[in-house]
Amino acid sequence: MVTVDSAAVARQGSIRRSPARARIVTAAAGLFAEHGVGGTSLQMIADTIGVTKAAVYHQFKTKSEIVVAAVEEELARLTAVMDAAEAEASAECVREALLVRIVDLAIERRRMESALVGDPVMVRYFAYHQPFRQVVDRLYRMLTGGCGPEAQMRAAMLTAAIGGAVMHPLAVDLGSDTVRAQLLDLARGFLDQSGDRSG
Amino acid sequence: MVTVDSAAVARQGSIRRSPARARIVTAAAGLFAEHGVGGTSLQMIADTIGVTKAAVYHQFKTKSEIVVAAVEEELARLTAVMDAAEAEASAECVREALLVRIVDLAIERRRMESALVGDPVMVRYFAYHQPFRQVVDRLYRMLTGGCGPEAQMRAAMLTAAIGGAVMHPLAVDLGSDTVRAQLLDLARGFLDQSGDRSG
DNA sequence: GTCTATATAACGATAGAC
DNA sequence: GTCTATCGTTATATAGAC
Repeated sequence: MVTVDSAAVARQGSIRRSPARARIVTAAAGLFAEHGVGGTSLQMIADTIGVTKAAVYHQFKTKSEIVVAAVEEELARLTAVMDAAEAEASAECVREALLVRIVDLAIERRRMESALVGDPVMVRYFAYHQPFRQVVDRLYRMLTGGCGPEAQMRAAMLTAAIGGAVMHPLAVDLGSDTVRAQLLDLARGFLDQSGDRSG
Repeated sequence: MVTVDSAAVARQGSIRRSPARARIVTAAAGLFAEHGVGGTSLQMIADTIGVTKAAVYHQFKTKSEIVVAAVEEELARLTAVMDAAEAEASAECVREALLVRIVDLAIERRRMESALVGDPVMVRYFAYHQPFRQVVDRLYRMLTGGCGPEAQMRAAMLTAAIGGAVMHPLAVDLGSDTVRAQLLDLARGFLDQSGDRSG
């Protein structure tokens, strides 16, 4: 049974940073993406970076803490992307810059992205984790410029589409350049749709 | 370590069906969606349906075989939906009927859909499993009417968007009726986009 | 089809030396 | 920061009775 307990979050309040911890989190994120959270053992993480389990446990008291750290890193990546995009002049430029950066992020980690974020354990954690929801809220406002269910769903679909498409069976045979170009093109079109349809 | 070995697929060539097997697969699919494939044990499956592990092993020689059976069921569901939609008269009606049914499927199993299909183990399995790719290929042709990378990516994004949005942090607080309505509306708009943008 | 019982291995986690 | 060694638990999987 795999659950991310909230105690693991609290315990990590002040984010300690060290090369050893970073190595662990990086290795863990890759393994989570390949085998899922539940399918990744501390032994696998330890083997990947060439240490023993005990060395890992010296940095993280529980496996849950490693999951939380991986999520935190994902969060930081998204926040950085938004900060960078926000430097643009107009609202439209902000949106365009953000879109490009998000697509690039997804492409860059093509064999990881959807896998890490798509894991049931992660999905459930993300959905009810306040800090993550704040980041997602900011993201959707920057992307859609609006608010309310329609804008929320538009942003939800767009981010799910970008993250999911890069690992999609229909895309595995396509080169990264093709995927990026199509992703950007179709995403722009999706955002440009006037919201005044009535179905 | 959790992998779906191809031997498990071959071994199951002729799909045996029985109430006992169906009960196991149903319980397993729910648990996979909640805890991931790697986070689900045979003990959990056995407990859910109120039998012992040995009873489960009598029906499936390995855990991998249960995963394959769950995938096969997912495949059958998708195929049924496409068969039903294909009964429509015009190509446009086929697409619309298919869209409605796919959205309904996602809504109906809202707490499961993205979770089951999003699991890293599943994603990797789907991406390289031939029978699944054939189903996905048929799906994308029915949805987009076209072919080539642009149509492929459009279908990939759309199916990822629908499956991913229902469990998205931005959607968890929205009622199923709202989600369904927005999903349908935005999906229609996405498919209606003329493909002749140049970015 | 389901059970009890068991084999063998891996799991998360801890103690204490260096 | 990393090690060896170990504890208790759980995992997958099998044998054989009913």
